[in-house]
Amino acid sequence: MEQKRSDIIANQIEELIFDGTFSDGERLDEVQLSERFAVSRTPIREALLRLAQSGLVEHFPRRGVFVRQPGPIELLEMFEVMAELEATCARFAAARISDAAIQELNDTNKRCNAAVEAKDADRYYLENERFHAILYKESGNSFLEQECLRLQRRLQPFRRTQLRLRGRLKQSMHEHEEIVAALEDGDSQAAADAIRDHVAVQGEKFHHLMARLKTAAE
Amino acid sequence: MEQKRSDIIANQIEELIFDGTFSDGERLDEVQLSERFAVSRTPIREALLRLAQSGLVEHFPRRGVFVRQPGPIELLEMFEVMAELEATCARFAAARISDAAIQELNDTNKRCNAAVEAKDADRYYLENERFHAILYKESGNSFLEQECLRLQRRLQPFRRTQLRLRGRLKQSMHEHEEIVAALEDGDSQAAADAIRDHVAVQGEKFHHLMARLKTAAE
DNA sequence: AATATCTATCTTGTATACAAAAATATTGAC
DNA sequence: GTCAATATTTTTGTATACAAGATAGATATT
Repeated sequence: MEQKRSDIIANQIEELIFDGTFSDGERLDEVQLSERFAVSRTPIREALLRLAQSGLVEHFPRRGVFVRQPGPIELLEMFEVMAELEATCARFAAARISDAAIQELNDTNKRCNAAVEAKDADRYYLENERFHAILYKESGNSFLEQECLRLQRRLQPFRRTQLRLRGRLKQSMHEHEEIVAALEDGDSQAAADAIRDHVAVQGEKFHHLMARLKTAAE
Repeated sequence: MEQKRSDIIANQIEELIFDGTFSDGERLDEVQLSERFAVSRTPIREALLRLAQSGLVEHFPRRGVFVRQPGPIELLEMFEVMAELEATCARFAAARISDAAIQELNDTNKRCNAAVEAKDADRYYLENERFHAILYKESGNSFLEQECLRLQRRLQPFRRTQLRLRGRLKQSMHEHEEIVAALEDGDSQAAADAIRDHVAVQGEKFHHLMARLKTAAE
C-alpha cells in the first residue's frame, strides 16, 4: 500500500506541530502551506482534513483550520484512556499469550536495557514502543490493537517527555519486567494493574507533565 | 459549527452503505457519486477521504475506494472493545456520578420502557442510545466519552439488529436497571461487569449477529 | 472619539482542467 | 483459440479557476 502525497504531507505537518513550528491556536494557511510544500492547495486540504479527523487540528468551516494541542485536562484524560486500553490488552493477553511472544517481550526488554546503558534515547523510545506494540498484538483483538496504536501515536510526543524524568528509565524497565512476569503467570488482574500503573500519569509524572506543558505554551 | 457540504455527503454515503445500497467490496465511483449528489468530484473526494479514515471504506491509492464492511471477526472485536470502553465508563462513573445523573438515567429508562410498550422501535433505539451516552458523559472523562460515541456510531447499524431479537428488549431494559442500581450503590466493579455483559456479544446474541451477517452478504 | 456600515481584500469551498497511472480493449503472433 | 504486446479509454490525483463567505480597513455618522 503506497502512500499518497497528501498522506506524506499530513505526516510532515503533524511533525511541524509536534516540534513546535506551528504552535497551539495558530491558523494553518492553505496557500502558505502549499508554497512551503511546493504543491497546490488540493493535497494540502486533504492533509488538513485528515489531521482534523485525528483531532490534531480543528476545522471551522469557511474560517480555516487551527492547531489544537490538547490542554492539561484533555491530556490527562487521554493518558487515562490509554492506560485503560492497555490494561484491557494485558487482561486479554494474559489468557491468550504464546510462549514465543513472552520471549519476544523479554528480548525487547533486553534491547531496551541495552539502550539505557548506551544512553541511546532514540533507541530506547523505539524499543519501548515495540514492547507496548507486542502487548497490543497479543491481546488477540486486532481492532483493539489498532485503536491502541492510534492513541499511542497521538500521545507519542508527550510520552517522550515523560521518560526524560530522572530515574524514570530504570523504574520503567522494572515495570516492564513486572508486566511480563504477570503475563507469564497468566494473572490477568496483576498484568492489567501493572500496565495501568505503568501508563497512568500520577505522582511525580503528573508534575513533570504539567511543567512541560507550561514551557511548551511559551 | 455549521456543516460542510462534504460532511453532509459523507453522512449520506454512510447511510447508503448501511442500508445496503452499496454492498461490501463495491467500488465507489467518484463521477457516479458526483452525478448522484449533483456536485463536483471535489466534495465527493473529501467525503470519501473522511469515510476512509473512519474505516467504513478502504482507499487504495490510484485504484479507488471500496466499501469495507467489517467481517464477523472484526465485528466481534469491535463489540468486545465497546464493552470494555463502556465498562471503563461505568467504573469511573460509579465514583463520580451525581444524583441528578442517576435521575436522568432512570428517566431515560422510563421513556425506554414506554417505547417498548408502544412498540415504537425508533424511539426505543433513540432512548437506548441516550442511556449509554449519559453513561459516557458521567465517566467524567470527555476524551473517553468522545471515543465511546465514535465507536457507538460505527456499531449503530449492527446494534440495531441485535435488539430485534425476540424478548431482547425486556431483557435489555432489566440490564439497564441493574446498571443504574450498581451505580447508585457506588459499586464500580458491579457496574462495570453489568454493562460489559450488557454490551458484549455472547450466547444468543452471537448467533443472531452471525445470521444477520449471512443475509447481509447476499 | 467611538461606533456602525459599507467596501475592498483575502480565504475558503467548489468546479473544472489537465496529467499520469490503471484498467480495458484491440490487434497480432503462435 | 489463447496468450502477449500495444493502443485506447477510464479513473484517479493534482493544479488552476471561479464563486461566495469572512475579515479587515476606510468612511461616515452620532
